Amino acid sequence: MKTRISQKEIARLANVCQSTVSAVLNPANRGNTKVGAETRELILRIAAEHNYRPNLQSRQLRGDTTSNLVGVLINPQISQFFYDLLLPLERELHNIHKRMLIGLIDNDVKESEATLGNFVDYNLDGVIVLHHDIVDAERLFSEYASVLPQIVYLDPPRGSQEARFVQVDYASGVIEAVKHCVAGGRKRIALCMNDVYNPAMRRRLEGYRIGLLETGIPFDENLLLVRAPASPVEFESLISDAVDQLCVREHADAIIAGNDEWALAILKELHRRDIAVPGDVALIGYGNTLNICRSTMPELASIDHRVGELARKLVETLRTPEFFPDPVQTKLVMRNSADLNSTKTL
Amino acid sequence: MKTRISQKEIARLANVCQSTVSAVLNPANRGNTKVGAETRELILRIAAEHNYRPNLQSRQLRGDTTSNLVGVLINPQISQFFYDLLLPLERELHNIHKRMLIGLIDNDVKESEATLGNFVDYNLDGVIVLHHDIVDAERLFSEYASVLPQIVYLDPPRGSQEARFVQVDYASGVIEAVKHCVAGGRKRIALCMNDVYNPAMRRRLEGYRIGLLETGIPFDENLLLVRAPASPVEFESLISDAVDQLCVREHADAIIAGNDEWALAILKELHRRDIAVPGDVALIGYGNTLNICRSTMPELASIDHRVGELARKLVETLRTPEFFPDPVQTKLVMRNSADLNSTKTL
DNA sequence: CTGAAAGCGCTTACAG
DNA sequence: CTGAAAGCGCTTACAG
Repeated sequence: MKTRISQKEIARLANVCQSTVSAVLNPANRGNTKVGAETRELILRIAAEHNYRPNLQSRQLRGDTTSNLVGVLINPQISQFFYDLLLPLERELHNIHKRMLIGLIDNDVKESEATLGNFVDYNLDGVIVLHHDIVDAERLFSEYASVLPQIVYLDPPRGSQEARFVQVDYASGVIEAVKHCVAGGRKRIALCMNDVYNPAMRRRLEGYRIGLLETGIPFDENLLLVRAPASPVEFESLISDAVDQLCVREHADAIIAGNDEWALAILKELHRRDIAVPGDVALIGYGNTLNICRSTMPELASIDHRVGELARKLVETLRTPEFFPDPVQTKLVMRNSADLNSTKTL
Repeated sequence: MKTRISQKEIARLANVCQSTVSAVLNPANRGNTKVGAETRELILRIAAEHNYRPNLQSRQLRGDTTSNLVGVLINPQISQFFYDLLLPLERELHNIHKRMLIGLIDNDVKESEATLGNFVDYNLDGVIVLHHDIVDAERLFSEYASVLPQIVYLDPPRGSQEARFVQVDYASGVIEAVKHCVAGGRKRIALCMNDVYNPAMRRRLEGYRIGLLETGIPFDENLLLVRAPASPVEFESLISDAVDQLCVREHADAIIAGNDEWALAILKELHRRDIAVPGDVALIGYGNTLNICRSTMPELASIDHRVGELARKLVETLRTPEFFPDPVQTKLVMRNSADLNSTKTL
């Protein structure tokens, strides 16, 4: 890298003083100061020749400009959902001429603290927190709140009343899914997922119950399977057990899975046992991971997080102090695995 | 955001002069300057209380520190390959305590120029160019080379002799794939892809020819299908035509696809026609997009780009001026779609 | 119409 | 042991 030219250097070349150069290069700021036409032309020519750009660090130091940087905090073991959100977020920020700076936070408090400190250094315009379910989150964020700029969370953080956030309605898509199955004549609709400890999962369960309630189907606890596998091997047997319980013993005719990976594993297990999808069992995933959903045979219906709208609302909330967005509704995306019109006859 | 405390303010509170504060807070820089124990303790206490952090913009302005920012240029219509590369890249940069700043460049020259100018402003430590097949690339990069820091390209850029880059060996995985098929008894091995205009695609074709040559199988132009679909509809009929030509007329017993999306479409078409995979035709994709390859039945063998090693070499090349890395070898990842041991008997 | 000066926050000579 | 001063690059009063 060669060195960049400064106003001082331009001034030397043009035989004027540095503040004159500044006045010429920032006509807007100094409408009152008139500079002679020849001087102005000369300065502009030299600046253009040397590809002059004002030094951003200097302008930030003066407080004349912000960094135009927005920090985005994610977990290094990022799930597909967050991953799918990053590109829409980058686009939204690009639209308002801001750049995204990714920071990693996790249960390593020292590392997370370093990331937050670093964010302070960069003089960010704002921070978007995608992932805040970490050790000591409350303390960390309240401690750094005073030196960080505006923070917007994805989903409400624990223990902060006045935090600003965009909420995802994890239930709405499940309600839709249940109704879709019932409308297609299914009556034994199962829900199968990882855990109910985090709010996103608990809301899926609530959506399931609401869907059943609104369609007049009684809740049957035997059709609800919640289990957290500790290892890949355990996952395999869990899925096999799940199909045993739900399909063989309980005669489920539809399964909603907590995520697309589970739905995929279930689909494979059903295939292994010659249980037809959607003929015998309709199957609906969660997350609408396109590469998964479009790769299976039949293609996998799934509940979409609407990352585009989510990204838009996150950025809008960051920009507009008085903007309090409605939750982003998750939505069922139909595909063959839940197509109940072309079902085999009873 | 509350305001951050400065050395000046600490000095006021401690009733000392600002340069004393600087000396205490940077003991390494000023081993010669001794400061009284009480004064030092007082200053340190005040700094800690107020969460003091040195102002990065100021230190950059002085030239005492770099930005610790590395710019990464991508295309907004990013392909899966680049997308898969971003997270490993973020991790590699995180390891050396640098952050990634994403910039978008494309055929809109004005926009691309704005991005490059912006990169200059941020006083980056380096730039990694993942995507440089754009209008006016040569002019743009040569123009900004003088004001940008060290640049490392993914694959050699056109028209620059001394550019530093990490090259992906797109051929090696295809050679491996051909040999694998031949070792499994296949003799009619087809290659099916988008175009041969860009080097990455051309190298696939070269790998195909080398693989055939080394296994003593004659090249048959009827088994090579190169066609660029203009629309999704055209893509559908293209895939159908491809299966007609390769499998029905030319009796291909193995197909290598230019990317996983094509492999997936071919797999579905084969399934529709009751052509068994891998029994009748072995199928190998390109890209090893896990969500695709693991979602199909049978699972899809594919050629992996080795993004982990690629990210490592890109960052190492950026850090080490005398480091000229070997190309990153693409590698076949075996899965059932190309499992030739359990083939149905002839 | 143009220049001299102050100040953003910091580090590094140098003076006392 | 501590302070005063210069300077990184810039903008904004203000003086001539």
